[in-house]
Amino acid sequence: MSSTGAKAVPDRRRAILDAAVRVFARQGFHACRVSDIADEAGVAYGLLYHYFPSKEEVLNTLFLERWGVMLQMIREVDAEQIPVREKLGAIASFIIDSYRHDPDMMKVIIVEVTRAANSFGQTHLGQIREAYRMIGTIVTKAQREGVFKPDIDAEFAAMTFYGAIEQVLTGWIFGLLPQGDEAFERAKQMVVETVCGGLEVARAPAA
Amino acid sequence: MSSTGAKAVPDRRRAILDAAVRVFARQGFHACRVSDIADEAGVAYGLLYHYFPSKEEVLNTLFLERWGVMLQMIREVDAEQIPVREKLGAIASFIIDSYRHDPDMMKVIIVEVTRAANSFGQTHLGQIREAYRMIGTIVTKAQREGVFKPDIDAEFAAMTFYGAIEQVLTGWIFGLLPQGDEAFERAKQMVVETVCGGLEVARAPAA
Amino acid sequence: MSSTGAKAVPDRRRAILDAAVRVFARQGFHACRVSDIADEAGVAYGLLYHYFPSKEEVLNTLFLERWGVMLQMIREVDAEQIPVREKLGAIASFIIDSYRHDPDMMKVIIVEVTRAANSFGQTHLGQIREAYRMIGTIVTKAQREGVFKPDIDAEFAAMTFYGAIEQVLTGWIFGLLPQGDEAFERAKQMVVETVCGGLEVARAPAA
Amino acid sequence: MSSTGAKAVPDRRRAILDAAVRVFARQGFHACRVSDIADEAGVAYGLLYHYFPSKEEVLNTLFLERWGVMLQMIREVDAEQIPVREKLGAIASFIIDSYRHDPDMMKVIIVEVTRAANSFGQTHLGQIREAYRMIGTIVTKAQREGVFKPDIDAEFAAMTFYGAIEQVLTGWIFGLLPQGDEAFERAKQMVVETVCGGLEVARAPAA
DNA sequence: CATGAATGAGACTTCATTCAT
DNA sequence: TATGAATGAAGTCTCATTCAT
Repeated sequence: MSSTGAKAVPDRRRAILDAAVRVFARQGFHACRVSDIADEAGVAYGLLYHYFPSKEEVLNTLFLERWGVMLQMIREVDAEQIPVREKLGAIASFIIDSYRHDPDMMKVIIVEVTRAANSFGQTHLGQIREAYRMIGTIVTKAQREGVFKPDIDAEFAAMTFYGAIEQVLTGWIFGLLPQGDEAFERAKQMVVETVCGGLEVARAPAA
Repeated sequence: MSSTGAKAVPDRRRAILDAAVRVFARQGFHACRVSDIADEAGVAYGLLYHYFPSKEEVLNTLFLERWGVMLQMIREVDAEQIPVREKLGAIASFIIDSYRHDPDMMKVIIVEVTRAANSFGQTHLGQIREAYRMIGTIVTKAQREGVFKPDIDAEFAAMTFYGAIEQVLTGWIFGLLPQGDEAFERAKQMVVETVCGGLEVARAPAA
Repeated sequence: MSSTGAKAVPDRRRAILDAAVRVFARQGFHACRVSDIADEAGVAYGLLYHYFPSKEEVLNTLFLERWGVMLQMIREVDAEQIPVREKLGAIASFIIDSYRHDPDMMKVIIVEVTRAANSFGQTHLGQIREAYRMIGTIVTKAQREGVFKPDIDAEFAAMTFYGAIEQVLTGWIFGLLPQGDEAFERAKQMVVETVCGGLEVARAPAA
Repeated sequence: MSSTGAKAVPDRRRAILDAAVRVFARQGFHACRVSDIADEAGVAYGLLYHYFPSKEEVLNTLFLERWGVMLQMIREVDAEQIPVREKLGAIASFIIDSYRHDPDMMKVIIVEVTRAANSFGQTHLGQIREAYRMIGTIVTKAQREGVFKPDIDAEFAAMTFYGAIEQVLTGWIFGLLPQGDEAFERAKQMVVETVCGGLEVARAPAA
């Protein structure tokens, strides 16, 4: 019966999006052909144009879909009444878990969008900026509470924090850093510890 | 007279490389045409093929030229007998000054190479890895000396440090962070302070 | 009730034909899509293929439907016992009234068929030629009767007459000539007066 | 020596234009491929894009080149101090001789431009209108001089005259009217005689 | 009847690269 | 050296038509 809730008809649009993630991750947006995506999805390439106006829009759709979830997550984290370490930890965890769950998707988002200053990065600059802005807000609050040093610009700290995470993901993407469940968990802790506590051993505060 | 030592003949090869930097920075490697580079250099596009076997090789040349200087710089810094903060500070200064001196070149290197996991990033993975490795060595030494915490993986710390810098440059490239001489100097200090000292206010070490 | 004689069910085939006229007129046969016609008709585009084997056949149907009426009209006019001026006047009136009543249809017939020498004009050459032939017959009769000059080829005169009318319609289609009830009536008179009486003021016949 | 005046290098741009005329005439603009034109010209299809930005621009170039000559001719004819019959005769002669000399070119201009209300006809409406306008001016002058009847709108008469000629050309293009040197000469006379003197035998003017 | 998802032939256009001059 | 005409592989996108539902 169709009332079971399971879709009787295959969702080709979803299949195309999922295939696009794999193909973009493997070959890159520019190096792949529309027919590569279609082949990966097991459909005729014309069908892609039934659901999307262009190859670009496939990537835009993927990005917005995923980035929206992250923005929502940051928004919720920011609203919680928890220490700043936990907030930044939650963000790092979300991003790293996103990579663990779907490394191809994160690779595509980072490589093809957030770091592509001349193409999709420009297209989605507003969305990207929003993430930085919200992290900056978290830092600012921590500075007001006296938990974070006031002499480091909040927006700068936000870029540093987010940049550190993205670079770790880049390390995994390039195969330069070890991966695995343990590595992912350690990474969550280390990135927060580094940015919050610093690499240096704790010293007595200036008297 | 040409005997003054100055080159009387224009260095077309150099002109092409310099033009390529500007064009790659403005349009991106994929979006620009060989003729765009030639136009910018004021030469016929066929001439590019006298000096380089392909468009790709122009970018490869630019990257290797510049990246080699940075590797040499890190190598020298690492060899010096100075505190780790100064070493990392010297690296951060070099990169940021490189951006100050030639933002187009740094944009090209970052956007088209070090973050392009599916194209030139793969081509130059060895060179890129070498930079991370050397920074990791600096961290490892600091850990052996008891200056840096031993419980954060050195290679991880290296990625974090370099990632923070690159993200700040990305912020400038995207126009998300303020630029200017003062901003550049502050950035040098802040990135080192953040990664070494942490964002948190200093606390007394665990007794 | 459906027993009233009026069709209770909508005539989809007719709706598609009527929509096609509007769409062909607006966008041209080549520039429009089958789905444009379907949208205009308010049906799914697949339905078009229930009633017509192809997009081309929709235009063929429209043309033959309308052109057949015109041929029949010319045939009847020719059979009447009236002066040649009245015959040509009746033909001009019919064509101009056709335009007045349904300018889109006439635009499609003229632009897409009677003047499309490389596509539908070839397909329907026989039908088109038949119209010229019948007009030519009318001219020939008038020449035999001594009303029309014998030294102008009848088939040539037929082309001239029909061409003049079609050009006037083209003027309306292009927006180059004023339209309106008065303009249409004047056009009927002027085209007949021009072709029959000439543009020159009447002179005494050569003695 | 290259000083003989003969071009040593083949003019590929011209070859492409000439080939395009033949291909457009044979297959129609829409039905032909860019590669058909290139094949006809004996060049690689990429070369077409070296000289023209698009297939459309090839047709635009052909039209403007030829139509400009015609406008210039009409302009000169209009300026002469000769009877209106001679003026219209000169115009008819020019157009018919153009067809005799290069029937493909005239076919393209008529079929693809001056009668293509939904495509190139719109693009070049201004140019087309200019021709009608100048002919209309000639008619107006003849009316002022008392040679042409004042009760037929000049712009209307212009459309009729030009339409008659174009229809005769269309007859040749469709193969509906006989061609040949004699036919062309007769056509020149007949079209002027028809439009100026009318098809009817001359009668005494109304007393 | 009616729908619109699915197909894929086909066309335009781009542009890196070659090479005759 | 220097030029830019010439080449053609390659890729995106369109859209008429089919057909399962």
